[in-house]
Parts: sequence; structure tokens; C-alpha cells
Amino acid sequence: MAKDLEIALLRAFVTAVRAGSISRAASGLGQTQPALSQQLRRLEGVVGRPLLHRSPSGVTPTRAGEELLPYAERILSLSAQALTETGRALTGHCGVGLLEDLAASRLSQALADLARLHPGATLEVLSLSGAAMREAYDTGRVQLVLDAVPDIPGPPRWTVRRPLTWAIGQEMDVATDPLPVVLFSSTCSWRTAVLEAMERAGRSWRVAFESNSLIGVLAAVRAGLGVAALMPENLEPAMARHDTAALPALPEVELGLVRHPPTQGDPLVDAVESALRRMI
Amino acid sequence: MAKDLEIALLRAFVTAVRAGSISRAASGLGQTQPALSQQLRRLEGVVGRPLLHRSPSGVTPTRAGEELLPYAERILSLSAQALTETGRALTGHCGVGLLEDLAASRLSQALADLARLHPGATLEVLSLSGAAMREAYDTGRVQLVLDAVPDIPGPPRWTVRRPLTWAIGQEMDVATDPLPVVLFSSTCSWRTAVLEAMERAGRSWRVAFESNSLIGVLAAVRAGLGVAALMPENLEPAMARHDTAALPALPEVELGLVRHPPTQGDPLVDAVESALRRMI
DNA sequence: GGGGTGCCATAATGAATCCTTATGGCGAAG
DNA sequence: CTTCGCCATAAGGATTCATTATGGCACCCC
Repeated sequence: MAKDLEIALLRAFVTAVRAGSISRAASGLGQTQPALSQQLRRLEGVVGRPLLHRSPSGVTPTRAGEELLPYAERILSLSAQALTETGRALTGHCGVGLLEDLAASRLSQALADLARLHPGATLEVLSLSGAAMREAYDTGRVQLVLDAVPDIPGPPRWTVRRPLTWAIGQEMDVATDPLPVVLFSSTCSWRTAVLEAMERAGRSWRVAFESNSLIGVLAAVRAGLGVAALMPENLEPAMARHDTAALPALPEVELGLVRHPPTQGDPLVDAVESALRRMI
Repeated sequence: MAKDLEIALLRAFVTAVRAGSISRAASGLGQTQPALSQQLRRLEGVVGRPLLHRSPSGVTPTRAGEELLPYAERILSLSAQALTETGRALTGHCGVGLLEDLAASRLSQALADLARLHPGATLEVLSLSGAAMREAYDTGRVQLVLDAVPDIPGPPRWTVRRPLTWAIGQEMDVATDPLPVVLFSSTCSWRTAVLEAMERAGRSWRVAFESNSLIGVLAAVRAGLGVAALMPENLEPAMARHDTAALPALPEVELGLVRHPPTQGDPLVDAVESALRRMI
């Protein structure tokens, strides 16, 4: 069997190329210059090709050396990651209650990434209506809830303000009177705020469609049944129209995260909360 | 400095996990069982955690072992790739003439991948009209041309048949008479074949739009100006309608590759031709 | 032109490593 | 109870690999 590459030799190689000198690389790695020289010769023996041009002014990589370099750097990076992360994965269970607008966003992806880093842990993301979410929280099924502040089942640990924007289907005439709107059927606090903004702007409206799911709302908007107030990241590209001056200005929504008190000190819940805080 | 992982130790680990036995792994690696046992202990020393459950019936990975396994496999894979590919990259230049339909397809991506594997080589992909492509081929600027057989500037080395399909914009009524069609303005041999198929089906038609670029054709179809006969992979999802029974059946197109004779034996051109053959 | 500096390569040496053989302990199967 | 197949350890010795010592080369400065 052919000899394996050696990570220590790859490290010597990468260090020498970066330093432009075997002597400086040796110094940096806490070894003697002849030791590095011999290691690099051994690496060239394994690869079967010269990897370095050597001269009294130092070393430069050969063409083969340039080809090996990205592999070497990748292997060193994976090796370091393997050492720091193996055996340090979190375990346990964490239930997260998210407003559906948020569940459809990249927050879910961030949580999926977190779950992938900690295969011993289970994350459960739930999008429930007000009463069901409150019950899930009170019974401990969800440990974190991120929702509009008036809708969360306890005092928020932190809050953040997010803008809303109008979602408008193609072929939709925004001057239509009364203005058809598409709404979430669940009672969310900003539905009221949006309708009040319409009233204040003197713009009459009618409910053209209601759905309890974001997909339903998006389908209705897409079909041109009306306009909807959504978070910007949930809009399909064709819905982000620019002729919204005819529509009332939308309020911001204040989101808050509530955490089930018994989870204090739980490292998994800590990690999930940090990820949500970072991504929101 | 902490010790580095060692690729040989990772290989021992992966082999033992897969075999479910240190003895069988040793045999597979051409070493003795105590040697493997010691190597795995050394690996556990470097990682700082037990990686294997050992029993008289063999070994199974611990939780940390399961976490390390994907890293180990990735490192082994990269290492093998580094050894086989370093110093074997091709150099030189190769010009490829492609029909624009093909240039827009994953063939270009395949050629980009090839170029990435051989940074010392340059690939040039050209989409030119009939006369310009012939001139580029005759002067040796392009060494390979992949196009419809009647349009290629020499006898094909190999040919392949590919289907066409109707691209239909939304809101487009396919029963419209005469049927508006969108065409490539360049003379391609299947434009004639498509129009002849229409005549044979007794379907009258009119040219609604012409463009010399696929993007222009797609934009016209998308805007509902007419239908176009394209390769299936170039259709946007919304254009792949199912009510094409009202439209004439489309002919297949026969593509062929012609190769500039002086490039015989050129390894880069060999590799490019192989890639095209594989991906078409 | 000579001396000094900094680079890389090789030789010799010896400590450390690591594979082998020999052997022991354990659990399961017959 | 015996046999088999597994893993672990001990001991020995061949091999490896880092060190020190030294040499050659190119370049720079005086």
C-alpha cells in the first residue's frame, strides 16, 4: 500500500510556503531547520513530485506544490475542526415556538444548521396559534418562543424591531377601492396595527382572503386577490413592487423572545437562544 | 503544540468501525491486531476521548467516535484526491464552439468544473453563428464544435439525438390561429424542421419575435408573445406546460461533435471531448 | 577580493517510536 | 468444560526521526 500523507508534513509544507523559508517555518513550528528540510523531503517522497523550488533566498512552490496547497490547507482545517469539535456536541431537547413568518425564514435554516452540528440534540420548531402556543409553553413542550411582543406567553428576555412591507401580486391594481387585503386568520397583534394604519390613512379596505398559513397568504397574493403586510424576507421577488406610495405606511413589529424559566443554565437552550439572537 | 491527527490512524479508525473488528481491520490493512489496537489507542490519546466501545464481540463507535467519523472520511478522501491529482493537471488551451442552447446548459458548468481541476489549462467557450463558427474552427481558434449536425464545420466524430419541447409562456393561448412562434434569428437547421412540422400538421403560424440570443427568446416566451421549440433543460419551470397536445409534435435534433484534426493526441482536448460526451 | 550573513542539504548520532511475537483475559457457542 | 474469536499488554528489536555539526551557495557590504 502506498504511504499515507501525514498531517504534520502537510503543516510543515503549508508553513514553509507561507513563510517563504524552511528556516523560518522551522522556527515557527518549534523545530530545527534540518528537521523541516527532512520532513519536506519525506512529503515529496510520498507525493512523488518536487513541491518546492529551493534556493539560497528561500523556497517557492512548484506547480505541483501549488496544486497540493489547497488540499493541504483543507485537510489541516478539517483536522483542527475534528479535534476541537469531536466529543463536545450538545445533547438534549429544545422546543422553539416561532411565528410562522419567522419559521418560513432563514431562522429555521439556522436552527437546522445548529441541529446538524449537534446530532445528539433534538430541536423542534413549532408554529402555533396564540392559545396553543401558550399551552405548549406553559406545559414546557416549547422552551423558547419568538413572536410579536403582545403575543408571547411571558415577559421577553430581549426584543427587536422589524419592518413590514406590502406584498402585491402581479396584475394587482393598488388603487382599487376599497383595497382588498389578504390576512392571516390567526389573531396576530400586527393585523390590528395594520388595519388601524389603513384607517388613519383614510384608505377603505375589505378582507379579500384569510388563511392561517403563510403559504396560503402567499398563494392568495400571487393570484392577485389582494395585498398583504409581510416581513420583507418572506416576499417572493415578483411581489416586491415599487408602487406602494399609494398604500398606507406600515408600522414596525416588535418581536420578543420568552424563555421557560426552568431552562436557565441549559447549554442547548443557551445555544439555540444565541443562534436566534444572532440571526434575527 | 498539541499533536496532529495522523491520516494513517484515521484510516485505522474508519476501517475498524466499518469492519466492526480491530482484528479484521488489521487484516484488511496488512498489519497485526496489536498494531491496530495500539494505533487506535494513540488516536484516542490525540483526540482526548474514547472513540470505540470494545468487547469480545468486536468494536462499535462511541458518541465521540460517531462525531469523528465524518471528519475522518472526509480527510481520507481529500488525502487520496491530493495524492492522485497533484502534479497531474493538464495545461494548454482549448476552444469549444457550442450551440447557444447548449452553452446555456450544464455543459458550460461541466467545462467550468474541468477548468477548475486543471488551473494550468484555459478553456474558451464560444457561441457563434454558422459562418463565424466555421471561420473560428478553420483558423483553429476553436478545436471542438458541438452543434446540430448540418451546422457543424466538418464530419462529426460522434452524434447524439436530443428531443425538443415547446416553451409556452403563461397566459398564452395555444389555440391561437395563426400560432405566434418565437424563433432564433440565426439559421439553425432545426428552425426549418420545426416549421416544416407545423406545415405537415396543417397548423398555420406567424413569426411573432426573433432573437439571436436564448435570453431574448426566453424573455419573449415569458412575455407571452409566442411559443418556442427549445431543449427541455432550457425551459423555465413555468414554461413547461402540459397542454401541448394542440401543438404539432416536434422533431428531435441530431447534435454532433467535430474536432480539429491537428488536436489528435492532445490530452487537454481529449479530456474536454470526454467531458462533453459524458454530459450531453 | 575578502568577510559576513542567511539560506538549504547532508552526515552522524542517539532517543523515541512502533511493529512484531508471545501471551493473557473475556464472552459466546457447542 | 472446551474451543474459538475477540481485544489488551509486555517485551524485544528494527526503524524512524530530530538533533548537532558541518558544508556549499548566493548575496551584500566594506
